[in-house]
Amino acid sequence: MISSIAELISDRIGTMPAGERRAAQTLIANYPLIGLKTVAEFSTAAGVSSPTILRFVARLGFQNYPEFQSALQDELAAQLQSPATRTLNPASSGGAVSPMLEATLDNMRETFRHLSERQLADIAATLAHRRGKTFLIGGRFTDPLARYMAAHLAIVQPDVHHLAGQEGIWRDRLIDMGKRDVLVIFDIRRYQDSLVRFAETAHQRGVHIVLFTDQWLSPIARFARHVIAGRTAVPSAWDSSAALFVVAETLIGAVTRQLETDGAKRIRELESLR
Amino acid sequence: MISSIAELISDRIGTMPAGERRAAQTLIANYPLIGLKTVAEFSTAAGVSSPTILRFVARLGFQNYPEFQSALQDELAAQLQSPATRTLNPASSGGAVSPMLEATLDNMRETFRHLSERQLADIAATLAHRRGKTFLIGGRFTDPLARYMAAHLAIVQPDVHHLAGQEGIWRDRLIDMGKRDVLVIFDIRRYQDSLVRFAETAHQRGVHIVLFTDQWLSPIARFARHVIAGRTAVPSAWDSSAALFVVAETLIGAVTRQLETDGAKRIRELESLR
DNA sequence: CAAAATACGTAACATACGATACAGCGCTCC
DNA sequence: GGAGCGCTGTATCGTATGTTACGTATTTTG
Repeated sequence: MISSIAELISDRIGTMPAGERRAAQTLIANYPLIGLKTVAEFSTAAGVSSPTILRFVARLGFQNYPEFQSALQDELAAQLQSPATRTLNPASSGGAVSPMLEATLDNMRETFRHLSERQLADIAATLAHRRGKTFLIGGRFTDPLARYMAAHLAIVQPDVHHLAGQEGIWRDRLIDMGKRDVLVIFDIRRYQDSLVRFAETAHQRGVHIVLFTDQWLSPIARFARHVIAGRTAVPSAWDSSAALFVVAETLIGAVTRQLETDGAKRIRELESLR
Repeated sequence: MISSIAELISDRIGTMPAGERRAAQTLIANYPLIGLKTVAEFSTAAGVSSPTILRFVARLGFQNYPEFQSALQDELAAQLQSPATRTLNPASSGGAVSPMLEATLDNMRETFRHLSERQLADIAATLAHRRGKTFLIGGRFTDPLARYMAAHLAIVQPDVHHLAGQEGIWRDRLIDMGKRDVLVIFDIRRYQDSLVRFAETAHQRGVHIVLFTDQWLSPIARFARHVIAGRTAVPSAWDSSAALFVVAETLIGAVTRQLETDGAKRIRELESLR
């Protein structure tokens, strides 16, 4: 049963030629407003010609463009009148996707439920402290999160370093770390010995450790000043780092806000350098 | 301060003559969809003539009818993009954290709403196809997502490569890519020219491109066989990649499931190697 | 009550929009 | 390698749409 036009499109998008598929993709991406504009606007937005748009709507089964627009409008009208239908897409329930999504959303809510405003503010303040350097490192699967965070933090403040490469390389960087510095570690199961040893040494040197881990807590929690425990369970063969990712983004935003005055200047400078 | 057109109308409805007032009332009653239809339809719905409708929109301060319609569409677009503002939850507001979380959760729901089960299955099948090689690459901030995905995919199947380092390095890898290969690209605003050029060349070589981008669609969408448009808007100085991250995790899970038999053997082998 | 001003609709107009014919191009399949 | 097919863009056409001018109706004001 096909109820919405969006479903109709995603149902047939596979059988469409390249140009019409572009049309379909842009419509889905800006659903449904692009479809309410003129053919010319739609076509330029999709990067194709007007006839391709018309062929696209014809393939969907509409006699002409106005009829297609009317259908979109009717759908919109129904949505606007009953907001409940928006939140739940009946077609997508039942499949293998929504359990994954639902679990992820639950993980995030749970993660943030155990995370107070104050904790986050403290960590953000720690990260925004410009006295010392900031180092970030992660495990096998979480190192990309460290990179992601480092890429953003490095823009709003100086002395942000992501520790990459072989173990020997970042172990040597310990010599640069001291009491005023912050080390952000991502470590979820299965916890990596190398990271634990690294954290221990850093801790002995007085480094301020911020740990992102799962709800079972990496052994590094012993040495950490701040611990963020994210939920990771999802119906998949893998654990999910999504909740930690969102916490990281939240902190990035908070740090940026705290460094607003200096950060803005820095961002402008960087822009001009590009 | 007048923000929405509806407010503008209710502000001036008192000073309007009878005919225009009827126009105003019917617009409010079916807000805003009647305003997106033609002048003729609007006029018959309101029981007045077309010129009255035009005088009505002129009184609201618009130069012409299309301009009025554009304003309505922009307003609608803003509403549809951030459902949070519509179903504003007063209990959860207050701190700086929950708006961020709420927006992120909304982004994910919206992203998946525009993503059909079938599309994801198609993409998963593409990624699980073991005939060719899989390459992953990302932009300035999204490259960690590419790494994350690569780290997982590389475990369940061979020939998975993350393209890192300087532009020249991965440009040279193009020589290894052909029709049976898949290139996964992450590119959100501001889109990187180097990636676009890279994608174009890969496309010319017949490489199957899977694009992760934002709702405004990277220009790479032109060359992509599959496009995933994630919502990125959050109350922060940065765009959020969290929705794309979750889609990536979902795909990782789906691919792993598809390769279950072979993948499981592979995973055991890898375990024994550690 | 009269006269003026405002409001409204009918009808003609011009523009811009959607539709279509056609040619070029790439792709696939002999 | 060649023939056929399908896809896509350019250019043209007809028309539906928004716009405007003008005459009539209605209200307002002295």
